[in-house]
Parts: sequence; structure tokens; C-alpha cells
Amino acid sequence: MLNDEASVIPKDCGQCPIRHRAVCARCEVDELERLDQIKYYRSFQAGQTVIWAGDRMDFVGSVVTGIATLTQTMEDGRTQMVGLLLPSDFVGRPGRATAAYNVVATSDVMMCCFRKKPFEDMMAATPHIAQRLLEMTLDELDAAREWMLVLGRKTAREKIASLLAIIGRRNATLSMQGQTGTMVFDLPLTREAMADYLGLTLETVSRQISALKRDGIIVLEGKRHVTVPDFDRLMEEAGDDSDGGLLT
Amino acid sequence: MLNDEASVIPKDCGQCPIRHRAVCARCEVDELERLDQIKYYRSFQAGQTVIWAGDRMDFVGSVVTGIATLTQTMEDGRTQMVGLLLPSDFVGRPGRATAAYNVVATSDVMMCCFRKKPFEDMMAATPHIAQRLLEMTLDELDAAREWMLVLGRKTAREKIASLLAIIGRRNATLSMQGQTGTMVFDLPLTREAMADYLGLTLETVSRQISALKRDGIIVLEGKRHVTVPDFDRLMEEAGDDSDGGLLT
DNA sequence: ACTGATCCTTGATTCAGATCAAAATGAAAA
DNA sequence: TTTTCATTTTGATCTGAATCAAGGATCAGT
Repeated sequence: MLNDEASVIPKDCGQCPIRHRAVCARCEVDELERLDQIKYYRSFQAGQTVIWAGDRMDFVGSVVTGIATLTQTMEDGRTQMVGLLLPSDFVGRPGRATAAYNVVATSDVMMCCFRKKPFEDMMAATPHIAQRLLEMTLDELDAAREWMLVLGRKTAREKIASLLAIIGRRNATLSMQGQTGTMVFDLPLTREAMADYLGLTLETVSRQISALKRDGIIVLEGKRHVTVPDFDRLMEEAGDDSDGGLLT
Repeated sequence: MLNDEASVIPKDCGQCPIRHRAVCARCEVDELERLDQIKYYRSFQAGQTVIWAGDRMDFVGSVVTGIATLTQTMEDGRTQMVGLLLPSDFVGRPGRATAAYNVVATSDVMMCCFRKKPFEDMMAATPHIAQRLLEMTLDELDAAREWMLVLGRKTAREKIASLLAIIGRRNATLSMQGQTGTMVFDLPLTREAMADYLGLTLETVSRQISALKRDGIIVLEGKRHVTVPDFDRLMEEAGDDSDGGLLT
């Protein structure tokens, strides 16, 4: 996958693609300048581990480009994804010394990082940052709770439909498309990663995707490129009210 | 259940049982006085609904005594608990007009409430409140992610053991007991509520509790009073590392 | 003590998804 | 092109938890 966007470093925060969605979204120009001075970029190749659960973590940061996952693992190897990190999402927790989860780059990833201590100082001095972080954390909590319903109560088919709906909806939001009618996007996850997200096995994921294809809910070109002819139909399959309930 | 604590109203914030854990925990005396002026108490009987998902919500607040649940429901009635609200936990979200989840009092509950607008104003003027709310929200997010592993990857027996461990651990924290050896507590939830928490049916919950009893992992007196002779043993059944990983 | 209501337990059977197994696809390397 | 390797699909079988069904325990009200 030829992807050189991960190697392009924004000239300054004003040019940054996540300027208006990340933890810095509410910052004024002068605040941004101060952040600018303490930030640094790190990039990770697809498949690379950003940090292991339990390891000392002396930075926090935002995903600028690419996709990463947060996962939890049991001793016997069972793993559950607990977060999907997209551009603008925040990694790490101010006031905590070690990583709570494994963070793995799913595609090539570039992150905008801050050493923890300077960031914490900056946060104390800059209410705009703390405000935005609170807002983002509350959104993540809502997403996690939505996901608890999916994990606890939905069938395999509904789980797959829910995941497709979430990916599709996010894609539509980013590219300013409507959320009805036809929708086209690429799956950013392998079948195994989808299984880890949904609490299923990869075989079940594959079978349910095939079933949705057979039933005309989705059209597949290759293994990753998805067309949803009728988004409302997909939502029904996901078991959600047509009204949605999620934020856009 | 004779429980008149729910009817006892603290004289002032200084006497409040959740003074040092709630959203007001970091407030100085003068900040507390201002909160004191805009707060009011509401009590709810066991079983009563505090608010329905989707309803207009013009207050936020803290649970002072008792236990409440946050639940999500699908049209066909499947329900998933997404939060267990204990004393000091915060209800509602600043900057949101409607409730995202059903909130139901599981026992008699007393809440310390604030009308949303004055609270938001106070938050903007009082960093200590926003700071504490961020910290509490991050903790809740961690708890939600822990729960995603339980829902997605654990067996029915492990789920029950995990829930017992969480309730037991919290109890030990509140009453300053150790987290090893024998532990005694009451289940604050019906079998059905446990099932909704764990993504199981109430029959499976009942069977697994019976199995843990049969195997000597727990001792039951009546249906709600639990003795855990060996907490480490329970943790093993929960499939968790002995080191725990959760915050105390 | 009886009635009703709620909550809980246990048994029999079914079924959705896991597990075990093999083959197909497709991209990268040689 | 052929080989390799990761990824995905599909089939056969098994199993853990759901579902269906029946009673038991506990408590409040009469």
C-alpha cells in the first residue's frame, strides 16, 4: 500500500490535518505556539507496536495519520480490542506512569507527541487543553458504552453490521458525505482484528461478511473494498434504531 | 431493607460522605460554598427510574448513597448495563441536552444535584471541578475497557468471578480492608441485573453462581450474602493475572 | 395462614458460534 | 514464473450458553 502521507510532516500546527479535532482543537494561536515548541513527531510502520501494556510511558500524543488499535490480552492469549485510534485520537493518560493497553499501528502511523511532564504542565496552565481532553474522553466513554451493548447483546451478524456502520459513518463524516444511500469505503482492519474488536473468531467474521454479501447488504471488491448500497438497510441489520443515536 | 441513610441529608458539604471522592473532591472551602448554594438533593426509591434515555436532562449530579445502574436497551428489549453507579459517581454530561442512557435506582438512592447551566458556569470558573471530572471520566473509561474484555472474551464462569471480584474489591476499598484472604459482602444486584451487566441470561448467572459455590470458591448465606474464603482463588477463576491491574 | 408477586434454582433441549481442518486467494520475494 | 507466506474462505463437527419449562423460596399485604 503506497502511503507516503505518513512521512509528510506538517510545517506548523496551522497546517496540521487534525488541527480542529485533536486535543489542541480549542487552543488560541499563542497556546498553539507553545505546544509547537514541545511537540515532536514519531512514525510507526504498519504492524509495529507503539507501546506494550505495563511499560513505562513517558509521552502522550495524538494520531495524525493512520490507524492504531488499543488491545487487552489475557495470559492464555485471548485478546480484546478496546479502542480504535483514528486521526485526532489521543493516546496516553496524563498522570499515569505506565501504559494500560497495548497500542499497535494497524497501518503506517504518524503521531504528534509530547513528553508527559511538559504536557501536564501545559495542561495545568491552559484550560483549553483540559477542556478539550475532557470532551474527547467523554466521547470515548460513550463509544465504549455503545460497544458494550454490541459485545454483550448483539448476534454475530449484528456485530459485523455494527462495525461496518461505524466505519462507514466515520468515513462519511470525514469526507463530508451524507449518511444515507450508497456508501463506499475500505476496511482498515484484517478479519482477525475485526474478530478481536467484536469478540468473535476470525472464521465467524468471514462467514458473516460472506452472508451480508450474499444477502446484498454489502458489495465486496477484493477483500477490503466495501460498497453499502443502502445504509439504512445496514443499520437495520445492526439492530440499531434508524435514528442512530451516535454523534457525527 | 431498612435503610434510612437515604433520608439523611448532610448538614453541609463538609459533612458529606462523598466529599473526598466526588466531582467536588478537589474544591477549596470557598468553592465548596458556592457549590453548596446551587446544589439540591433528590432521592429515589429502589426500582425507580431516575431518567430515561433520550429524555431532556437539565441537571447533573453525584450519587451520595445507594446504587444505580446505567443501561442501554434495543427495540426488542435486549438490555446491556453500561455502568454501575456507586456513591460518589457522577451522572450526566455537561454540554449535553438529553440523557444517553437509562438511569435506574437499584437501591434507595440519594443524589446531590445541580441544574446543568449553573454547574457548567461553575465548571468554567473552577478548574478544580473540571480537573476532577476529567480524572473521574478517565477512570470510568478504564473500567469500561476492562469490562469490554469481560464481555467479549470471558466465559460465563469467568464473567461471574470477575463481577464478584470487582464488587468485593470495591467493598474492601471502601471499608479499608485488605484485598487478600477472606472477604465478605452483599451482592447489590439481582441475578437479572448481573445478567444484564455480563451479557448473559439470568439462568446462566444462577447456574454459574451455584457452580462457584459447589466448588468452594464462594460461600453463600441466603441469595445475596457472599463470603469469599480466598480472594486470589477468585481472581484465578476470573482469568485475571494475580497482579490485578485495576486501581484501588 | 393464604394470596400474589418477585426472585431464584434446576432440568431438558436447542442452536449460534467456536473449534478443527483444508483449501483458495493474492501479494511480495526470489 | 515459481515459491512463499499471510490472509481469507468454506466445510464438518462440537460445545457453551440460550431457550423453554417447571418448581421453590422469600416477603408484603390481607
